[in-house]
Amino acid sequence: MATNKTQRVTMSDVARRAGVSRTTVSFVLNDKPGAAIPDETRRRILEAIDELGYRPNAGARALAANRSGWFGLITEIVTGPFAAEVITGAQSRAWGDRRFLLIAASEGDPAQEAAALDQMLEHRVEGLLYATTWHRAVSLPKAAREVPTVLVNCYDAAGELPCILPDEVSGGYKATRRLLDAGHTRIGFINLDPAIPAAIGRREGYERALREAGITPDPSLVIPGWATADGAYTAACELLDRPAADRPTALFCGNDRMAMGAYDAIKERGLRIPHDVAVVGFDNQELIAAYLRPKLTTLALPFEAMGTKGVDMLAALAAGQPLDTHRVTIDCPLLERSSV
Amino acid sequence: MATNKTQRVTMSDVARRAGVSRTTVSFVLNDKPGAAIPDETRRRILEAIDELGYRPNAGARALAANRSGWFGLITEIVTGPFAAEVITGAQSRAWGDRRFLLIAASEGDPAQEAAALDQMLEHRVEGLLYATTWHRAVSLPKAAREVPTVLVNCYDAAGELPCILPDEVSGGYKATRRLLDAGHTRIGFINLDPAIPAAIGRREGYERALREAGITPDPSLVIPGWATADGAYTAACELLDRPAADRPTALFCGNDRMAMGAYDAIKERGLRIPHDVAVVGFDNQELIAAYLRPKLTTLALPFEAMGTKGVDMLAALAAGQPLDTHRVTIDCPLLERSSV
DNA sequence: GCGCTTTAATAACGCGCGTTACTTCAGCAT
DNA sequence: ATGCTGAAGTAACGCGCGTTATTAAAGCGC
Repeated sequence: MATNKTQRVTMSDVARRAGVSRTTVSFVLNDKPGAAIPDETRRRILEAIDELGYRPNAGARALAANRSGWFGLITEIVTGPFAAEVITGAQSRAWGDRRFLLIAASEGDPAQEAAALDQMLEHRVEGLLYATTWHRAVSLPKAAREVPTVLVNCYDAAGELPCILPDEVSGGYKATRRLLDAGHTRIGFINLDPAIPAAIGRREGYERALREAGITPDPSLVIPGWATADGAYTAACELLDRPAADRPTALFCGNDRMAMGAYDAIKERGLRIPHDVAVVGFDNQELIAAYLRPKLTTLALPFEAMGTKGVDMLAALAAGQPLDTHRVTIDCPLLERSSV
Repeated sequence: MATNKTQRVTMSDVARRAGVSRTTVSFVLNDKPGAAIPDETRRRILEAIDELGYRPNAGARALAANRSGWFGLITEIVTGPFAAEVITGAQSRAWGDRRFLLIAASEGDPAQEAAALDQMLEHRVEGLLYATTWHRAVSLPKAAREVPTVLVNCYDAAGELPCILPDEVSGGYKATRRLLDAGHTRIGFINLDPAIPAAIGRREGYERALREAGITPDPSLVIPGWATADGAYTAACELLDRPAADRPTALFCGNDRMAMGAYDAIKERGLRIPHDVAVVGFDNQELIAAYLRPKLTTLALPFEAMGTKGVDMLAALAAGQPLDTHRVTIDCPLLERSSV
């Protein structure tokens, strides 16, 4: 209830109580190698710490040791499942290392982004994680050069900064492969905006899987759905209204919301999933994929893993170690449900 | 690219460059009232700051000023829409005040929670926000008493800590009222676990709205759906299979997922929403409510507002001001879509 | 007894900054 | 010239801690 506005207990208090010098306390607190502390002394000190309820002051420690322990994490938005997963991954990895995350949302506003970056630099972050909600190229404010930076789910055009990206090609490959394995040979691909990396990579994987199966990719089976349920619905209608011999028996959709649109088109025509038409989505938006009927088989974007890996790389960079790989890709796991 | 491992520029560097003392620099940086700084001097200093790219060291400043600028935020999980909204609200309010949020997730594990709290206290947070994903009673580790604490979406049994809660009663009232206004008089209520505050409060609002409309609440119309889509489906079946004269023409569901289950039961029976049966949900889970057919009218839990208000209260407490209200309730807005 | 090493511990400095108390000097009335 | 006032600026201390250099005592071989 009552706020303790009286001065907090410091290391000197502990030292006095234990009958030693402050230096000695610091030594036991930091397990200083080379410092010979008899067990009895150590015990007295730990006891004093306990009795006084002493807590080291992280800020003072950072100042003296010239090591803040902070990493910065800038995302576009905090809300939304993707950013949250990145945060979760990065957090757990960081806290385990006694490092902390200063999180900021740019809200897509360059001014806010710059302000956030300023604050982070003032807090002397030892590294910066910059994450986007969709895989694309970005360019960072100059100030970001002042500190080791790792890009998550994005990359810089110049290719100077290390980055962590989902493996879109393998994602497209795995989706297609799964459908091939189920016996489908005419597989429609309702893709995202064809100009973005996700669309390009997945199409590459899609075509590779087909060729490996001895099938020549038919470009007319690939239609951009422009990332909306309605767009995908239209695209699916187009594909399903072809003459039977020409009609795909499976649809690979650029994301789960698009799969929703495809579901509607399929059901409208009295076709059944997966018996008549199989569907694979992308993104694994739990609330969609797990509640569609039938449940949607889809690929997950590995946001949490990317967050974890980001902190890994940052930790290495902050420690002055070189990076083994400058550009890391992380696999998109296939989540089997009931739509194939 | 290259990490700048050379020592960063400090205030002394700025002072030297500007030909003044460090104290003077500090004065202009902090707009010290009572310090007479001629414009010319101020200009020189600002110029030096700019040329050198000086950034104040937030940690050192905190140490000297004995004011960390940190608030702690402990949630159960970071993933999931609710926590993210609280974070968003708290963040925006905090950053605007040049305060920062040290965010941690307990993952429901008391050990992690205690560890997080320890770290926060070591970082000398000036206040603590403790948020849960669902409205309930909690008990905090003793250590939380060392710093002003505000509970978000929860309360302590002893009623000692200030808390911010959604106004469940008004939520239940508004939902029911909306249905009454649409002409319904027999309104089924598929409630959550009847022992939790949300269920109790909403039922109170539900009954009050009915009474105000001159309708005596019929207990047989209130059924717990146990917070699952399946449970709600069963409950809805039970209500809809009554003799016509006895059957509700509207269903108020404890959450959006439960509304999904109710939708299924309604559609199975060839009834139409909202013509034959109207539905109101709760929680406004975007991915469900906005994509159900028809779109679901529901009440939103005001997580973002609660986060904002939490920081407000913390700021007041940290400044030593008394709180006007110990227990704040925040309204749940009704989001009109197409299911009523 | 004497040097030497090891053990146990500490004084003192600095991290970057906020702040208080103090100094210096110009201007001005007496 | 003296005294006073306000303007402009600074020296010096302390925040809580890590760390280095140094000291004091104890153990040991001879």
